Amino acid sequence: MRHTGNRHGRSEAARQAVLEAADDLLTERGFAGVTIEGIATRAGVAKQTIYRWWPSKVDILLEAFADDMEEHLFPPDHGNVGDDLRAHLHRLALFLTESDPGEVFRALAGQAQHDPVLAARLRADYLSRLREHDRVPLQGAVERGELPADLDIDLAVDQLVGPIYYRVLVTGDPVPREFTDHLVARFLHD
Amino acid sequence: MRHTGNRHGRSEAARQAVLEAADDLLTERGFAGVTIEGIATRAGVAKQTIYRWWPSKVDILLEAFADDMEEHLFPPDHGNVGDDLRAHLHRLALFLTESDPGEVFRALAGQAQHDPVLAARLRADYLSRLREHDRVPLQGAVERGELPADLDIDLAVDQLVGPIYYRVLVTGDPVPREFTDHLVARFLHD
Amino acid sequence: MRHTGNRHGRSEAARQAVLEAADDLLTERGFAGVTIEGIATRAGVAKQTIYRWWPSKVDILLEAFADDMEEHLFPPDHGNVGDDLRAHLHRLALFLTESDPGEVFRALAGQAQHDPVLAARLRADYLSRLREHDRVPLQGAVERGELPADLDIDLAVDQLVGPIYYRVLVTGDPVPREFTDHLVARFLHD
Amino acid sequence: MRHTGNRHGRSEAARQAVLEAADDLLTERGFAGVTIEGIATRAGVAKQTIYRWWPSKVDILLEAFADDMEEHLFPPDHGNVGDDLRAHLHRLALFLTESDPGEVFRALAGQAQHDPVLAARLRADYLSRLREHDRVPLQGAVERGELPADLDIDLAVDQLVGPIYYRVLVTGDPVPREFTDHLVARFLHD
DNA sequence: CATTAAGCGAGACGGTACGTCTAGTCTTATG
DNA sequence: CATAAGACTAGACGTACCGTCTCGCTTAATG
Repeated sequence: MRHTGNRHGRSEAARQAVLEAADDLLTERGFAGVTIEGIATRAGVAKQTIYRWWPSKVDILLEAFADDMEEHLFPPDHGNVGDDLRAHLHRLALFLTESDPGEVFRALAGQAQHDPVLAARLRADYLSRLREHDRVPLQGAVERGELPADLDIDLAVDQLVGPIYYRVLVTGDPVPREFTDHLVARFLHD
Repeated sequence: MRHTGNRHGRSEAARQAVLEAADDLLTERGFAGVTIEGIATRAGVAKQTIYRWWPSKVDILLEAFADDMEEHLFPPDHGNVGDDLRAHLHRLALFLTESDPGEVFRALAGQAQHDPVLAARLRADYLSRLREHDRVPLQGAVERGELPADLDIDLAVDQLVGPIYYRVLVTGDPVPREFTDHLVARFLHD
Repeated sequence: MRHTGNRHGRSEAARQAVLEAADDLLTERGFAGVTIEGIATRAGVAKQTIYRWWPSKVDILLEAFADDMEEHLFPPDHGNVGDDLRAHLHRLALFLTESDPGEVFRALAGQAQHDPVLAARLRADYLSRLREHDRVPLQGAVERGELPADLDIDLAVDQLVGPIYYRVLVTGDPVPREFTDHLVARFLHD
Repeated sequence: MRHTGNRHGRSEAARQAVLEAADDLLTERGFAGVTIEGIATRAGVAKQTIYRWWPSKVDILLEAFADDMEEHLFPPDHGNVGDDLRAHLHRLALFLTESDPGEVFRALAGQAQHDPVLAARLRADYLSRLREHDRVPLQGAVERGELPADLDIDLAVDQLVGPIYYRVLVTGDPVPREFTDHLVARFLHD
């Protein structure tokens, strides 16, 4: 199909303004305070521009999350399995509890309980990438012979990160380094 | 203050109708489909009656959850620690994934990510009771000498139930008996 | 409409397409259904092209009306005053009630009630020409001595055509030949 | 159907505020400036309240017109036919050109050119009553023997009021007493 | 046994946000 | 340099719920 129309196309400035406004509103007023109307006003953008590019407010948050998440996708370390896991779990905990995208993630994870379509997208597009990173230290350890070759890595990931997400999303308890270190210690046979 | 008015007081019929309507709407249309207006219409109740007794729709769901949860607060078994834990985790998984109150719980847990006040109430009034039950098998095992006396039971609970909640709330993976059995095996072996 | 680029000034094809589209939309969907967006789409023309040449949708309709009106500006007859007036009023009635430009005129006259600027333009550019034609049979009759030399022709025109416009724009009654003939009879008898 | 709800029902204060706001906006900003949003804001009323009671903005104007029109429905005089007709046409001219409801009428008559349903309502509910009043002086004159018994009164009304509406709605010329007096004079055989 | 005040169903109210539509402006590549 | 394409800000549309309020009915303990 020929495209003879306006080639400068979508305004990157508007896109950025919308994502930032959504982020700010989430921080300042919580998920219910994130409204299309509010985003439009704060971003100095017309509602129609938002509806042109995003089907709903969660799509805006997803995109904001995607943009930010990249920076927090810490590369794997290259020490021994214990150091790798301890570092990884600690950074995961910090990501979930302290970072900006962590806040967005918690909001999206909450909304996903009400919205199966969002849940599916969140898993397919984002959680799968987080989980790949969770697997890296274990994969490396298996390859280096530090862990048995028949280790069920997915199961091990559930065991290691499950308690962290549980504290973050359910009990609301803090996730200090002692906690993540302890998880690693237990995992590696005390 | 003298009370000379209608002493038969609150209508239990209206209360039940509201709770059931909220439950039904949650199942049929999801959390966003649970509206005060919708509950009132379906329950054949005036909005004012709802606002008289419940501050918000989550309070209605909390009350519905409280009523139902009781029946699922399975008493602890009295076998050995392995059987107890396996039975307990399996029933917890069933509760979260299959039961009616489990559905309500997931919705409330989701909403709690957006609403710190709800989060606090949920933890104080409901999660704490669930956790008490989670502690029972471990407590018994310690008392029977099956587990060391210096076991940090709270930490152990996080390790055991964390991965279950993680699958339920985050990955959406099923939680089969093999999974919970494996968690117990790892916990007891280490 | 296939037209890309042009060094030869304004595109007559685009002009025609716009005028026809406006006319069609007016007939099919009424005045409210005539939108710049709709005209652009139907004419296969860019909105900008419309805005470049016409300040508003009523200007488009005015231009369409002007093009069509010419054909209906019936030349005066040359019989006696009675025949002239009967023929003229009948053709005026047909023009207003049956013709395409008559439909556009009614829409513009309606809009003029909301828009004083349009009202002024309509009167200055179009109604004045219609009225000139209304005067012709009377002028001729005066010159031929059929009507008194001191006749106030403008007043006479108001009397003769006023009831016709009244039926067309206000009561919605039909304007049959009997009606216009009667008007002439009353006018000439008095 | 039993009505067991709130019997105080509709708020007369809100109704009045809406009608006045609509009237004011029409005067200040013209027909296009009359928006539901604007009426709601100026009247201090919720949009939903407007939509509950009126299907559209023209219905609001119709109701405002109906309320006001009553006061201008001048009772017939009881002099001779000449005095009656002169007084009647003069007051009709004043009503159409100077009064508040006259302004609303002109706007509605304009809109009726775009909206056949409104046109039908306007004729059935309002114009018919105006026309009844137009007939009164003629009817009286016929009964008193001042005019022939076989007079076609409807035709006579068209002749008498048509030129007035024509000036008001089409040419925009003023309608002074001389004009209406002249119409009567011509009608009564000079 | 009549009084009387609380609970109730009904529903109007002032609001906020929704998602859609059109207006009118601006920018770009094409021919 | 006029054009087709189309993104942009602006703002009204009509709808859905929110949470508050007022009304008249029903009910049962009090006086």
